[in-house]
Amino acid sequence: MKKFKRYTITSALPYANGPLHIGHIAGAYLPADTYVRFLRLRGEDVVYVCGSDEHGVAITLGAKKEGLTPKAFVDKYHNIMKKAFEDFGISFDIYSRTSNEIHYKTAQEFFTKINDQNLFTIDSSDQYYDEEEKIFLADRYIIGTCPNCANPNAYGDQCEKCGTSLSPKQLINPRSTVSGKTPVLRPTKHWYFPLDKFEGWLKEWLVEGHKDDWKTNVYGQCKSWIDQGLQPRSITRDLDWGIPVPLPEAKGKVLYVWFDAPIGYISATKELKGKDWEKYWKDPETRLIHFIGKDNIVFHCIIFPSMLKANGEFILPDNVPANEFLNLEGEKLSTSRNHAVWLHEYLQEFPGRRDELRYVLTSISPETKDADFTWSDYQKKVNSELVAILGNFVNRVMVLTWKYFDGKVPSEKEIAGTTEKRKKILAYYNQAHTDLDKTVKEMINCLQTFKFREAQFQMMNLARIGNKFLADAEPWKLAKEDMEAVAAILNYALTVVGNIAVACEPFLPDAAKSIKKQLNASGLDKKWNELWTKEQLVHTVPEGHQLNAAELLYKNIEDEDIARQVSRLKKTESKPMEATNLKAIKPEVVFDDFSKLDIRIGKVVAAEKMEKSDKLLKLTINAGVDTRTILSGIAKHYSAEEMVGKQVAFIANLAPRKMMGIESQGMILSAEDSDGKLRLIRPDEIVNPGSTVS
RNA sequence: GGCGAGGUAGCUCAGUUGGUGAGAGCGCAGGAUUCAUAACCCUGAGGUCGGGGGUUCAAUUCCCCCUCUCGCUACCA
Repeated sequence: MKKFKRYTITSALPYANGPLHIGHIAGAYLPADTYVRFLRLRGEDVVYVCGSDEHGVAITLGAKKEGLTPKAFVDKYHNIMKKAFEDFGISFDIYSRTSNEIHYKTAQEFFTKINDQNLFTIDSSDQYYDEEEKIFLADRYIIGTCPNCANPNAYGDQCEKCGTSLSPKQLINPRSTVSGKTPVLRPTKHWYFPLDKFEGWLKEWLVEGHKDDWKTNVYGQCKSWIDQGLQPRSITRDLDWGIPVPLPEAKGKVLYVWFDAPIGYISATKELKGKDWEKYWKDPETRLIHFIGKDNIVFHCIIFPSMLKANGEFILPDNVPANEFLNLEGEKLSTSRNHAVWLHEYLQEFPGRRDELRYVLTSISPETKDADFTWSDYQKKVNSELVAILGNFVNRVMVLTWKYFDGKVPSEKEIAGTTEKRKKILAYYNQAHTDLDKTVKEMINCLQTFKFREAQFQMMNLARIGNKFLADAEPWKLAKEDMEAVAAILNYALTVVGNIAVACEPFLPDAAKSIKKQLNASGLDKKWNELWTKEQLVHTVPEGHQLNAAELLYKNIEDEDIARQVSRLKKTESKPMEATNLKAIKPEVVFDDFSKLDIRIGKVVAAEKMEKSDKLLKLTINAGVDTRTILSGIAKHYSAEEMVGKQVAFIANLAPRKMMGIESQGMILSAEDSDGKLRLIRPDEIVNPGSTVS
């Protein structure tokens, strides 16, 4: 493995529009934090940067819903997230934000550097602008009369009646579907990043260069993307919230959020390190690693590296150990349904139990496939592993030492195998020592290769081996006959405890602190970190050293605690959605607008799944006046069989539209739940087919 | 539909460049023990390695087909 001089570690910038839940933590933050703590213990030069991602349309919309300015909105969520990370003990060297001035400057410089090389392409055109909503309108948000067939409801890109491809400017009497007003043409242009030009380079650098050292899930998805061919990506937006494009001719334009966000890693490093920042991003002997969730793979493995390459001054990520997703009680985490364990709520509900959550999330870390968090699993892992194995081992060693030696570290002297019993003890000792060294090596090896689940398991094995050593050596029996042997046993057991204090720090920082306190370790732990560099057990506590009182590392999680969390999940899920999650009411219409729609009831007489489509059902509807074919995107929610015989509401005079080669003559009405679930709108009782709805 | 990743003991997951009886932790059963938070330690039961076909002396591991889960992507009027 290549030896690096220093490390730049990033965790995905969380988007500042909501609080953090355990899925975020398990995906991008806990693994990174564990890794960073490990690197620090090894004495590596490392920066660990992160911050809030605060730009984009979703922020402006979210702000509008909450009646805040975008700035006030991101301030609110930035502070919530920052505090949650701090309280949970994610050890960023800096948690910054993309609304900072330094970030504006950095992102603009980054843009300029690429622009100076004439790498961007510019696509300039007149676009319709909605003066009421003050936004440029995408083609689909404009309707008007088709110049070809006079259909009054043609879309900006296509007339559905005659099938002609259109551009918005060809429409007669264009209207904005957002406000209903007549939009005006305004010239606008956008800058595009030519991702396609980096295809050859990506094949070399990623497809060839990282075939073996990147995780299969990451590599597979990247290769698939590159093989499908890459397109130029627009990197500017007409928006008033974001980083202004630093060109005089780009007034009123901002950088597209995905362009500015990853540069936030760089800005944060600048903010942290001042003039010293460059070596963390420009020296090839620096190892750059991005920790992310799988939704961010393409972005961090293809787009951002291409940007860095285009800029020309920067190093590239050496690895991107993306995690899969975390589920909760067998179902996907859902913010809108409130099916989630929120980090800030966990910290309130389980005060002082940060290690417990870290431990459980690492032990089920979705490293190779989606994983499931359940509260009962949480309880089991805490009680039967943290309490019973680790906590108990430390406790029994402490208690024994106090009982037999008044809390003073007993003699370091090794015993001679003068009796049968002593010979046995020596054998146990040798066995334990061999096992422990092997385990430490294995743990370190796993940490280096991002196998945190396995690494933590090996860390726990240190306590398992310690427990076995005590059970085999039985010092409590020897206390009556051979105190010298008891001393040797406990001295070694304390050494193991000390090493566990060092070894568990990346995983369980609070336990590390507590054990060190019990060992009264301040001032004598200078060489302890040799565990990490020499990859073997080190002697931690000198003879005669006075220990502090024993304290329990962990307490059992009671059934009631778990029951409360489970019922809480159920309760919050059934409660109606908060208004902030609902879509805003559309602009007012007059009755005439409504009466233009011909909504009717029809009976599904036949239904089949459209081939080659995941979402479409082809329905044959008896509409009374006629029988027609309607395609509907409900296949994920209704099977073809269960649709047959059902009465449904549909729009009878909607312009026909071709999909997948078949013309759909109408639109089935259904209600969409916040989580995207569709339910049909149907009459309360059976009515005659063709009945109108008003 | 295309692409990517997964489907291994009750649960959470390892593993196999194809080959002696397929592993761990937890859970469960039995035993031993008392220093310890009814904890620890030992032993054991449990799997036709998603289904079918093929290649091979030999496949859970390679190839093909099917199926289920997750993600990206097209179709949602």
